[in-house]
Amino acid sequence: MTIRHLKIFLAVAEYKTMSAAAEKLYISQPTVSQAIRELEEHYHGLLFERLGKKLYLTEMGKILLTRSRDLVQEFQRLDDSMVEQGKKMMLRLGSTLTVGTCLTPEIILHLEEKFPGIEVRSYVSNTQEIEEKLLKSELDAAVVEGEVQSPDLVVLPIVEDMLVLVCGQEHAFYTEKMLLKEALYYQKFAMREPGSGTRQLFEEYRKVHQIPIEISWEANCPRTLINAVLYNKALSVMSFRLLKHEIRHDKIRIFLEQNKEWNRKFKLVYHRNKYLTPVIRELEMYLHQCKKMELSVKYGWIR
Amino acid sequence: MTIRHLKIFLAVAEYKTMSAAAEKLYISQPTVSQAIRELEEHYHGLLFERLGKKLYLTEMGKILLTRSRDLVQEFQRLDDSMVEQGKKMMLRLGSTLTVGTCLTPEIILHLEEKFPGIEVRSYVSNTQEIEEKLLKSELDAAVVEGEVQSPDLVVLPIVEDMLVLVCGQEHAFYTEKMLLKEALYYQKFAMREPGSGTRQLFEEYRKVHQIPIEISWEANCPRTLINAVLYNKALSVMSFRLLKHEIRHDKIRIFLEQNKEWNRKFKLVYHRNKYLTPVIRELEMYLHQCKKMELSVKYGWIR
DNA sequence: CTTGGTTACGTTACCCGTAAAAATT
DNA sequence: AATTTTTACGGGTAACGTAACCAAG
Repeated sequence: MTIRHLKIFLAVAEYKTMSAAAEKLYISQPTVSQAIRELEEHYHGLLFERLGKKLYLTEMGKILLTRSRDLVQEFQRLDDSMVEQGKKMMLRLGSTLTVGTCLTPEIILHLEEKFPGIEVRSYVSNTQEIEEKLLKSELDAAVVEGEVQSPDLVVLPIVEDMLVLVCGQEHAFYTEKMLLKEALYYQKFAMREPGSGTRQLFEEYRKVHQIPIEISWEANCPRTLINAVLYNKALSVMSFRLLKHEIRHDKIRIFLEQNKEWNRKFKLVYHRNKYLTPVIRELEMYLHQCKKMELSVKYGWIR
Repeated sequence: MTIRHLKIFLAVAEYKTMSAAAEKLYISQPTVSQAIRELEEHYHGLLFERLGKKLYLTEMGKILLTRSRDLVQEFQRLDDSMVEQGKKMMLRLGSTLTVGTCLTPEIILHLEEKFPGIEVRSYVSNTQEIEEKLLKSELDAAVVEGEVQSPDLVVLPIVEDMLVLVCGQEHAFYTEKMLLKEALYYQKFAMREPGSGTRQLFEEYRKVHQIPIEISWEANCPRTLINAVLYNKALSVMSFRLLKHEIRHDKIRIFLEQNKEWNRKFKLVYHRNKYLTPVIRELEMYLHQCKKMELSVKYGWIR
């Protein structure tokens, strides 16, 4: 027995004659007749009494009528809503903290504009957790700044990024145009926690150039670090992309590392077996378009 | 889209692989694969992500899972309960030969009138086979004239019946009003086969009263016996109920046994665990109504 | 004579299985 | 190499329409 039989039965019950039901259903009358007969044979009982040319529901028919109404309706609603659902695009997007702060918001805005009705879910965490979720297919794609380990993930280093040194108005560096590495010695820094991509890159730089500093702030929130710079005369090193959004009218000054040692890339990551939906392809296109980004504020250099 | 698709989908979601689902559903694996694909095409969206050989439910799949579970279950319950309902409108009725000949036809007519659309299946055989089929639940109920052995069967002796002696126009008894037992000595009888209830009762009577006779006809068909009486001057002993239908305008005469030694009862029989459907209850009611039956022809007595 | 249901029959489409290929572990 | 999904193809049957028939107003 199928939903089809019930639909036909309901139509017959509603329109009182098989001919009318057939017309409403856009099928032939004998087909309706046969469907009803199949139901009756399957249930071993008549659903309609045929007296003359009128049909009367039997007791069995009445029972079936009330119960199948809800069932068929519910089936139809499920079907409709799933078709609706299919039309909706969805993206479960992962990002690491820096990316999630400075890039993900505009990514989502762009996708929402490109695909009206899309549902984007954003998950921000460290690279390792992002990786795991990609492998478990709990995320469709992610944009990260750290290094990805799993060979089952496709990594596309698309977006250029760069760390900058940042200081506040009250800091001695504020008026400088050029700093030597030695100027950083024993300065107070506000830095991301160990394990973050930003911190790792900076630590590598310090190690290579043997630069002793003092980490007086540690936080995983960029805004916290910027506040430390603004109000506590700390220095910090972070992505210039973070500053575009965070500084607004705040009085800060930034310095670029002259040898591009602070350059890095944000990577688009997804499972190598991932079916690339239009949404994901659009995401990649958009990231290419974000590749370069000009610095809209004045800056100095570190040499 | 059909319930079938949802059932397959549910199995795959439950067993995590299409192969396992196919096995559980007793269908081939490609069939499962195809059904899932049809669903996905119909909804314009993936239900499972295929990463390697593992399947992961997509968001769409999760939605479909929760909603289709209830739906399919409800569908199944409706179907089952309707089939149940159908059984209640069906009666598999057994009867022994005498009953099947004279009583069952009117029983069926009555039930069909009372329950339009009912399906009555009639099975006529000897008491022993009827018993076996009742015990195997191949019959819902039966009406028999013989003795029932099994303690698992409920026996309700409802309908009064009586054997009568019957002779034809050319027989010497035809003009008699009263016969003595001795008159039966060495008469030619047409009788039912040994083992029939009628024959057993008559043999018991003969044994008690030491009546020697000659069995010159033996048949299991009442009409055959009556013909022997009509055309071959045989005597016979059978239920008076048989004669009501069989004699019509035939010239016969019947004699009742004065001491009611030929009285017996038809019994309604069913399994003691049988659920008494409306149909069976109506059957019992109807039999009560058949309890007594007046003899519409003239008759004599045996003393 | 019209309307509505059933029966009969042929066509189409779908369901499903087997076999083979592709992909992943 | 083994397991699982996908693809390809063919046979059987279920769905459906047409036509003819039947029954009731």
